[in-house]
Amino acid sequence: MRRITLDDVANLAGVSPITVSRVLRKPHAVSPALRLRVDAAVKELGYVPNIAASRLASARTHAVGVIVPTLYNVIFAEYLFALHDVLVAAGFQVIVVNSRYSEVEEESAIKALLGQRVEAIIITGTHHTLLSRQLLTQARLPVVETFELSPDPIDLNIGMSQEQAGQTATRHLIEGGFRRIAFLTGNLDHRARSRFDGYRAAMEEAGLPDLQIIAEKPRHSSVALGSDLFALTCDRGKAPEAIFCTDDNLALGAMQECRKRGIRVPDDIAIMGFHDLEFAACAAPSLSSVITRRFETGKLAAEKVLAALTSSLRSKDQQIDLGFALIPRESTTV
Amino acid sequence: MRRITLDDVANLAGVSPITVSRVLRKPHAVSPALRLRVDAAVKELGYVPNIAASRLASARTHAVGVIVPTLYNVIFAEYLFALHDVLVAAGFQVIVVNSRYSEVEEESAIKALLGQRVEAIIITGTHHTLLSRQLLTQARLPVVETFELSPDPIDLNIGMSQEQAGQTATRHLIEGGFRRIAFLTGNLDHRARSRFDGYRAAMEEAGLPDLQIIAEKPRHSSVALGSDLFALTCDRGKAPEAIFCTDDNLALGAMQECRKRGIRVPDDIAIMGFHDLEFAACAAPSLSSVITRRFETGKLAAEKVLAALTSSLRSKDQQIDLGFALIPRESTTV
DNA sequence: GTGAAAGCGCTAACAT
DNA sequence: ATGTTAGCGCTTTCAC
Repeated sequence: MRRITLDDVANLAGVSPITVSRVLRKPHAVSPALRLRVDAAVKELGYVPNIAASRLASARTHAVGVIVPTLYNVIFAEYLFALHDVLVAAGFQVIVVNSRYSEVEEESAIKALLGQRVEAIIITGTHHTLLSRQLLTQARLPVVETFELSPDPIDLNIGMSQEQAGQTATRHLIEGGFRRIAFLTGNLDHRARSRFDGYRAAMEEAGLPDLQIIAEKPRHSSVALGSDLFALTCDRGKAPEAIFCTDDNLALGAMQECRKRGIRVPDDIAIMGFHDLEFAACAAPSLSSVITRRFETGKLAAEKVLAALTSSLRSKDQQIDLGFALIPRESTTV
Repeated sequence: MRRITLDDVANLAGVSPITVSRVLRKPHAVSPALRLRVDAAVKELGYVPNIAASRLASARTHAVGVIVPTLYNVIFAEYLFALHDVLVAAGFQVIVVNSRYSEVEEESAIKALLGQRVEAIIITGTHHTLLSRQLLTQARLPVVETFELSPDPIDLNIGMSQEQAGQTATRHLIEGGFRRIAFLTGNLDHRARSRFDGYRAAMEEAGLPDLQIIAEKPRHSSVALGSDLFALTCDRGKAPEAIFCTDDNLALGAMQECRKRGIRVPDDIAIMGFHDLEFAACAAPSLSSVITRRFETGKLAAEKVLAALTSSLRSKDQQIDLGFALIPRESTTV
């Protein structure tokens, strides 16, 4: 049973193939009479256009590639949600590829997307392999790097200073009078590392010791990991007075471990999260955190891509700092 | 600046286009000498094959379509993760489309995927519009419906009885001696509705009253929603002795609201979750829940698709019940 | 092992 | 407003 093609529809409707094509893409360029005949034929045959053929013939794919490290992390799910909304509404397909936090897989992801002839690429982070950068540059298409600020953007760049955010969060704890402040993290991707740098900078400027707690085996951030890491710290001796977690999940895990051990938050220990996930505000005690603007990042990235794709004038090398906001809540209130 | 094509590579390497094509797809069918020349030319020109052309010419897309309601829900992120792993390793592209819990959007999603000429479709749930079913049937490709069991599967079906799971969870509470048991839910998608049916069946068989608490405006399950719904219940008068939440997120929210109000869990109220999200075990008190096998669902669905795509013998109408498991923890222990 | 010819199913460009 | 022609960039025959 052969697949139905445009020609089949044209034959049934008694028109030329191009007319069918027009009815499907720009119905108003066709007279109502023919349009009706064609629509009827399409329906009768259950015709579904072959997108590959359309892409090949028109040299347009109406597809945008998006690379994220993972879908596990809600942050990226929210970001994608916003991206998706804007791009799909504008008639674009969003092709999502995971890099699994690996620069090598990111490289393959870029190749795969270029093979698909996507019209733009939105990529998480600003650190890529040399070849990745080269591929993205040579492809001559709009590229948006997100979630971080690059000293040397490939093209567009929408993000925030992860380092400043880390520093701000740490300073908040220092100002709270805490001195033994630990930094908790699982997977140290480039963004977590920047926050860590910010933490260290803040500690150093206050003349305080660096108390890092980094999962030995990189594990993706989770509540369970937070519990584990915190338990480990406690068992290792002198507990910190405060902890700054790279992620609210870790913070929640640490909080639960505290409860188990009868350690009071914030009386015995202050806990600071990151990203302001939706449960942070309603945790008990409520969790201090740092708001990051994932939705806006996704929305803006998508809009910039659309703008670049629509108008021919490329407003190159734009960098947008979306900032962040510290939200002090009960978990760090003395 | 024209895009590099296979012909360009062939010219540079001094071979025919078909040889380049072979080097890329079945390198062992080409002599080492030519292979090296071609590889060099590919690298020198930075050639990236046009997948649309390849798909059109070969009538194979090596793409599998997956429809999920949303990416917000970790359940689907985990499921996709497993799916992805299997399919990508086998050389397939995974095209993910969201239906946003709408049967109408699901229909468009199916059309979009068929337009892409995906070789199989893996779809969440067993309830679809009439046209959706028709499209899926007529397309004559492997279809896997997941997460539920269908009385009349389109093709393959891998899932579990949501209703039995709901009934089992409710019985567990009833056996704990609770009588005023409420059912908490936000968005009532088909699976949540089935769990609800199970809840009602259990309550009815025990001769107990139905105490449902359903969000007025459908909202996706979240910790905040759990807090809100539970607060609402408390303010409305006589509090239930136990609650069964469609989702661990709701359960966690309810638990936090309890803490805020000084209601002890499980002494004053028992709380039962669903899905056994990763924080359930480490919550304080630990949260009773029902394990659902998202990873296995994804993995198996992908494997079945591969099998159907590889061997020509279609093992039609298979249905696999992956079951579920009740995990009693502190939150329901009297 | 390598190549020549033909065509996949559409659309752009140019008629009419 | 509609049709004709040519071709997008690959791969599938089928020769050699």
